[in-house]
Amino acid sequence: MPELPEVETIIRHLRTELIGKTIQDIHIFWNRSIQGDITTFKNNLIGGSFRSILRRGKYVCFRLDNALNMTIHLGMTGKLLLSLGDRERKHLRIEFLMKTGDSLYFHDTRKFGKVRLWPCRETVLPELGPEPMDADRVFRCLRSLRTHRAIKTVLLDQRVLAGIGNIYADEALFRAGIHPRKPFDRVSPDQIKRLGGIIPEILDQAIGNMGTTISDYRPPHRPHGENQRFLKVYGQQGENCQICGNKIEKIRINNRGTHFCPGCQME
DNA sequence: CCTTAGTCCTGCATGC
DNA sequence: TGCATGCAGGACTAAG
Repeated sequence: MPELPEVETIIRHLRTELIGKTIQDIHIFWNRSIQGDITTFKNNLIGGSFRSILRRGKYVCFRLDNALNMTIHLGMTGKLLLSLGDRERKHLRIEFLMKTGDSLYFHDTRKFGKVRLWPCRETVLPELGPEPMDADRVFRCLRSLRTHRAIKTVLLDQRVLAGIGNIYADEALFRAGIHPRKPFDRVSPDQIKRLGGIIPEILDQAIGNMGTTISDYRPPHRPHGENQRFLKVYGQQGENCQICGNKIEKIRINNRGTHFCPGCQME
Protein backbone atom coordinates (compact mmCIF):
# COMPACT_ATOMS: atom_id res chain seq x y z
CA MET A 1 0.00 0.00 0.00
CA PRO A 2 1.89 3.00 -1.21
CA GLU A 3 1.87 5.75 1.40
CA LEU A 4 3.78 9.02 1.32
CA PRO A 5 7.34 7.57 1.35
CA GLU A 6 6.56 5.01 -1.35
CA VAL A 7 4.90 7.61 -3.58
CA GLU A 8 7.82 9.98 -3.04
CA THR A 9 10.19 7.21 -4.12
CA ILE A 10 8.12 6.61 -7.24
CA ILE A 11 7.92 10.25 -8.35
CA ARG A 12 11.64 10.78 -7.89
CA HIS A 13 12.24 7.93 -10.26
CA LEU A 14 9.58 8.88 -12.81
CA ARG A 15 10.82 12.44 -12.90
CA THR A 16 14.22 11.45 -14.23
CA GLU A 17 12.64 9.43 -17.04
CA LEU A 18 9.51 11.27 -18.15
CA ILE A 19 9.98 15.03 -17.95
CA GLY A 20 9.74 16.59 -21.40
CA LYS A 21 8.25 13.51 -23.06
CA THR A 22 5.06 13.77 -25.12
CA ILE A 23 2.08 11.42 -24.95
CA GLN A 24 1.33 10.00 -28.35
CA ASP A 25 -1.46 7.58 -27.48
CA ILE A 26 -3.27 6.02 -24.54
CA HIS A 27 -4.54 2.46 -24.26
CA ILE A 28 -7.10 1.82 -21.57
CA PHE A 29 -7.64 -1.77 -20.48
CA TRP A 30 -9.87 -1.12 -17.46
CA ASN A 31 -12.20 1.85 -17.82
CA ARG A 32 -12.93 2.20 -14.13
CA SER A 33 -9.33 3.07 -13.35
CA ILE A 34 -10.26 6.48 -14.76
CA GLN A 35 -12.55 8.92 -12.99
CA GLY A 36 -14.66 10.93 -15.36
CA ASP A 37 -15.24 10.63 -19.09
CA ILE A 38 -12.83 8.34 -20.94
CA THR A 39 -12.99 10.17 -24.27
CA THR A 40 -12.31 13.53 -22.64
CA PHE A 41 -9.44 11.91 -20.77
CA LYS A 42 -7.80 10.66 -23.94
CA ASN A 43 -8.47 13.75 -26.04
CA ASN A 44 -7.05 16.12 -23.47
CA LEU A 45 -3.94 14.13 -22.69
CA ILE A 46 -2.79 13.01 -26.12
CA GLY A 47 -0.27 15.51 -27.46
CA GLY A 48 0.58 16.83 -23.99
CA SER A 49 4.09 16.75 -22.53
CA PHE A 50 5.14 16.16 -18.93
CA ARG A 51 6.30 19.42 -17.45
CA SER A 52 6.64 18.36 -13.80
CA ILE A 53 5.89 15.40 -11.57
CA LEU A 54 5.04 16.07 -7.95
CA ARG A 55 3.68 14.26 -4.93
CA ARG A 56 0.74 15.50 -2.88
CA GLY A 57 -0.14 13.21 0.03
CA LYS A 58 -0.36 9.74 -1.50
CA TYR A 59 -1.10 11.09 -4.97
CA VAL A 60 1.22 11.34 -7.94
CA CYS A 61 0.57 14.63 -9.75
CA PHE A 62 1.60 15.10 -13.36
CA ARG A 63 1.54 18.63 -14.69
CA LEU A 64 1.39 18.87 -18.44
CA ASP A 65 2.55 21.69 -20.65
CA ASN A 66 -1.03 22.46 -21.68
CA ALA A 67 -1.78 23.38 -18.01
CA LEU A 68 -3.70 20.17 -17.40
CA ASN A 69 -3.09 18.16 -14.28
CA MET A 70 -3.38 14.42 -13.99
CA THR A 71 -3.45 12.83 -10.55
CA ILE A 72 -2.99 9.15 -9.81
CA HIS A 73 -3.91 7.47 -6.55
CA LEU A 74 -2.29 4.05 -6.44
CA GLY A 75 -4.83 2.56 -4.06
CA MET A 76 -3.61 -0.71 -2.57
CA THR A 77 -1.66 -2.25 -5.41
CA GLY A 78 -1.11 0.43 -8.04
CA LYS A 79 2.29 0.68 -9.72
CA LEU A 80 3.72 3.08 -12.29
CA LEU A 81 6.18 1.16 -14.40
CA LEU A 82 8.44 2.15 -17.27
CA SER A 83 8.84 -1.40 -18.49
CA LEU A 84 6.50 -4.34 -18.36
CA GLY A 85 7.27 -8.03 -17.98
CA ASP A 86 5.06 -10.64 -19.66
CA ARG A 87 3.49 -11.70 -16.37
CA GLU A 88 2.52 -8.09 -15.64
CA ARG A 89 0.34 -7.79 -18.75
CA LYS A 90 -2.52 -9.42 -16.89
CA HIS A 91 -3.01 -6.50 -14.53
CA LEU A 92 -2.10 -3.69 -16.90
CA ARG A 93 -4.86 -1.07 -16.69
CA ILE A 94 -3.53 1.88 -18.72
CA GLU A 95 -0.63 2.36 -21.10
CA PHE A 96 0.59 5.86 -21.95
CA LEU A 97 2.64 5.63 -25.12
CA MET A 98 5.28 8.31 -25.61
CA LYS A 99 6.44 9.79 -28.87
CA THR A 100 9.91 8.53 -28.00
CA GLY A 101 8.62 4.98 -28.25
CA ASP A 102 8.68 4.11 -24.56
CA SER A 103 5.64 3.85 -22.29
CA LEU A 104 4.36 4.61 -18.84
CA TYR A 105 2.32 1.68 -17.52
CA PHE A 106 -0.35 1.88 -14.84
CA HIS A 107 -0.45 -1.59 -13.33
CA ASP A 108 -2.99 -2.33 -10.61
CA THR A 109 -3.87 -5.84 -9.48
CA ARG A 110 -6.80 -4.99 -7.23
CA LYS A 111 -8.14 -2.09 -9.26
CA PHE A 112 -8.41 0.30 -6.32
CA GLY A 113 -6.23 2.91 -8.00
CA LYS A 114 -7.74 5.96 -9.70
CA VAL A 115 -6.50 8.29 -12.40
CA ARG A 116 -8.12 11.67 -12.77
CA LEU A 117 -7.77 14.72 -14.97
CA TRP A 118 -8.17 18.25 -13.63
CA PRO A 119 -9.21 21.17 -15.84
CA CYS A 120 -6.76 24.03 -16.29
CA ARG A 121 -7.46 26.32 -13.40
CA GLU A 122 -9.17 23.94 -11.03
CA THR A 123 -7.24 23.37 -7.80
CA VAL A 124 -6.20 19.74 -7.59
CA LEU A 125 -7.16 17.66 -4.54
CA PRO A 126 -8.72 20.50 -2.53
CA GLU A 127 -9.81 18.20 0.30
CA LEU A 128 -6.30 17.18 1.32
CA GLY A 129 -4.77 18.39 4.59
CA PRO A 130 -1.20 19.74 4.88
CA GLU A 131 1.90 17.73 4.10
CA PRO A 132 3.22 16.01 7.22
CA MET A 133 6.94 16.52 6.57
CA ASP A 134 7.56 19.47 8.89
CA ALA A 135 7.48 18.98 12.68
CA ASP A 136 6.20 22.43 13.56
CA ARG A 137 3.51 22.35 10.91
CA VAL A 138 2.29 18.92 12.01
CA PHE A 139 2.26 20.06 15.61
CA ARG A 140 0.28 23.20 14.81
CA CYS A 141 -2.15 21.25 12.65
CA LEU A 142 -2.87 18.70 15.38
CA ARG A 143 -2.95 21.29 18.16
CA SER A 144 -5.75 23.18 16.47
CA LEU A 145 -7.89 20.08 15.94
CA ARG A 146 -10.81 19.36 18.27
CA THR A 147 -12.30 15.88 18.03
CA HIS A 148 -13.08 12.86 20.17
CA ARG A 149 -12.27 10.32 17.45
CA ALA A 150 -9.54 7.74 18.11
CA ILE A 151 -6.11 9.19 17.34
CA LYS A 152 -5.38 6.39 14.86
CA THR A 153 -8.50 7.38 12.90
CA VAL A 154 -7.39 11.01 12.91
CA LEU A 155 -3.96 10.12 11.48
CA LEU A 156 -5.59 8.15 8.66
CA ASP A 157 -7.90 11.05 7.78
CA GLN A 158 -6.34 12.63 4.68
CA ARG A 159 -8.22 15.87 5.33
CA VAL A 160 -6.23 16.33 8.53
CA LEU A 161 -2.77 15.38 7.24
CA ALA A 162 -2.08 14.10 3.73
CA GLY A 163 -0.04 10.99 3.12
CA ILE A 164 -0.11 8.88 6.29
CA GLY A 165 -1.52 5.36 5.87
CA ASN A 166 -1.85 2.30 8.03
CA ILE A 167 1.83 1.41 8.33
CA TYR A 168 3.17 4.81 9.33
CA ALA A 169 0.18 5.66 11.54
CA ASP A 170 0.89 2.56 13.64
CA GLU A 171 4.64 3.18 13.66
CA ALA A 172 4.25 6.84 14.64
CA LEU A 173 1.88 6.07 17.50
CA PHE A 174 4.21 3.37 18.79
CA ARG A 175 7.20 5.69 18.82
CA ALA A 176 5.17 8.43 20.45
CA GLY A 177 3.93 5.98 23.11
CA ILE A 178 0.27 6.71 22.42
CA HIS A 179 -2.43 4.04 22.40
CA PRO A 180 -4.10 4.05 18.97
CA ARG A 181 -7.59 3.96 20.50
CA LYS A 182 -6.95 7.00 22.67
CA PRO A 183 -9.54 9.72 21.98
CA PHE A 184 -7.74 12.56 20.27
CA ASP A 185 -8.95 15.20 22.72
CA ARG A 186 -7.49 13.20 25.60
CA VAL A 187 -3.97 13.10 24.20
CA SER A 188 -1.78 15.47 26.22
CA PRO A 189 -0.16 18.53 24.59
CA ASP A 190 3.21 16.95 25.37
CA GLN A 191 2.31 13.82 23.45
CA ILE A 192 1.00 15.87 20.53
CA LYS A 193 4.27 17.75 20.46
CA ARG A 194 6.16 14.48 20.49
CA LEU A 195 4.00 13.05 17.71
CA GLY A 196 4.54 16.19 15.65
CA GLY A 197 8.26 15.50 15.70
CA ILE A 198 8.00 11.77 15.15
CA ILE A 199 5.76 11.80 12.07
CA PRO A 200 8.17 13.71 9.79
CA GLU A 201 11.05 11.70 11.25
CA ILE A 202 9.69 8.27 10.38
CA LEU A 203 8.44 9.42 6.96
CA ASP A 204 11.82 10.92 6.22
CA GLN A 205 13.60 7.77 7.32
CA ALA A 206 11.28 5.68 5.14
CA ILE A 207 11.99 7.89 2.11
CA GLY A 208 15.69 7.40 2.80
CA ASN A 209 15.06 3.65 2.69
CA MET A 210 13.06 4.05 -0.53
CA GLY A 211 9.86 2.97 1.14
CA THR A 212 8.58 -0.17 2.80
CA THR A 213 8.40 -3.33 0.72
CA ILE A 214 5.53 -5.57 1.71
CA SER A 215 3.57 -7.95 -0.46
CA ASP A 216 1.75 -5.26 -2.41
CA TYR A 217 4.35 -2.58 -2.87
CA ARG A 218 7.79 -2.65 -4.50
CA PRO A 219 9.70 0.31 -5.86
CA PRO A 220 9.85 0.53 -9.65
CA HIS A 221 13.45 -0.61 -9.90
CA ARG A 222 16.23 -1.90 -7.77
CA PRO A 223 17.17 -1.30 -5.08
CA HIS A 224 13.96 -2.41 -3.42
CA GLY A 225 12.57 -0.45 -0.49
CA GLU A 226 14.28 -1.50 2.70
CA ASN A 227 12.15 0.21 5.31
CA GLN A 228 10.33 -2.98 6.34
CA ARG A 229 13.39 -3.90 8.39
CA PHE A 230 12.76 -0.91 10.63
CA LEU A 231 9.09 -1.52 11.41
CA LYS A 232 8.51 -1.91 15.14
CA VAL A 233 4.83 -2.84 15.27
CA TYR A 234 3.28 -3.09 11.80
CA GLY A 235 2.90 -6.78 10.93
CA GLN A 236 4.75 -7.69 14.14
CA GLN A 237 1.78 -9.10 16.05
CA GLY A 238 2.86 -11.96 18.31
CA GLU A 239 6.48 -10.78 18.35
CA ASN A 240 8.10 -9.30 21.43
CA CYS A 241 8.41 -5.53 21.63
CA GLN A 242 12.01 -4.37 21.13
CA ILE A 243 11.60 -1.82 23.92
CA CYS A 244 9.67 -3.56 26.72
CA GLY A 245 9.37 -7.19 25.67
CA ASN A 246 5.58 -7.34 25.74
CA LYS A 247 3.81 -9.12 22.88
CA ILE A 248 2.74 -6.84 20.03
CA GLU A 249 -1.03 -6.99 19.57
CA LYS A 250 -3.26 -6.54 16.57
CA ILE A 251 -6.70 -5.04 17.01
CA ARG A 252 -9.26 -3.39 14.74
CA ILE A 253 -10.01 0.31 14.88
CA ASN A 254 -12.71 1.52 12.50
CA ASN A 255 -12.26 -1.60 10.42
CA ARG A 256 -8.50 -1.09 10.08
CA GLY A 257 -5.95 -3.57 11.33
CA THR A 258 -4.00 -1.77 14.04
CA HIS A 259 -0.73 -2.91 15.60
CA PHE A 260 0.56 -1.69 18.96
CA CYS A 261 2.53 -2.59 22.04
CA PRO A 262 0.38 -2.81 25.18
CA GLY A 263 3.45 -2.08 27.32
CA CYS A 264 4.68 1.04 25.54
CA GLN A 265 1.29 2.42 24.52
CA MET A 266 -0.97 2.73 27.55
CA GLU A 267 -4.71 3.20 27.08
C1' DC B 1 -20.75 15.38 14.92
C1' DC B 2 -19.52 10.55 15.09
C1' DT B 3 -19.11 5.18 14.10
C1' DT B 4 -20.06 0.99 11.70
C1' DA B 5 -20.58 -1.74 7.80
C1' DG B 6 -20.63 -2.32 2.96
C1' DT B 7 -18.50 -1.53 -1.71
C1' DC B 8 -14.92 -2.02 -4.90
C1' DC B 9 -11.12 -5.99 -6.20
C1' DT B 10 -7.64 -9.96 -6.42
C1' DG B 11 -4.30 -13.04 -4.54
C1' DC B 12 -2.91 -15.56 -0.99
C1' DA B 13 -3.41 -18.35 3.27
C1' DT B 14 -6.08 -21.50 5.75
C1' DG B 15 -9.11 -25.44 6.62
C1' DC B 16 -11.56 -29.53 5.41
C1' DT C 1 -5.98 -31.72 -5.06
C1' DG C 2 -9.67 -28.71 -5.01
C1' DC C 3 -13.04 -26.06 -3.18
C1' DA C 4 -14.87 -22.67 0.15
C1' DT C 5 -13.89 -19.13 3.21
C1' DG C 6 -11.56 -15.25 5.16
C1' DC C 7 -8.42 -11.62 5.07
C1' DA C 8 -5.73 -7.47 3.46
C1' DG C 9 -7.27 -2.27 2.96
C1' DG C 10 -7.77 3.51 0.82
C1' DA C 11 -11.43 6.10 -0.12
C1' DC C 12 -15.99 6.56 -0.43
C1' DT C 13 -20.98 6.02 0.84
C1' DA C 14 -25.23 4.82 3.38
C1' DA C 15 -27.32 4.01 7.56
C1' DG C 16 -27.85 4.51 12.51
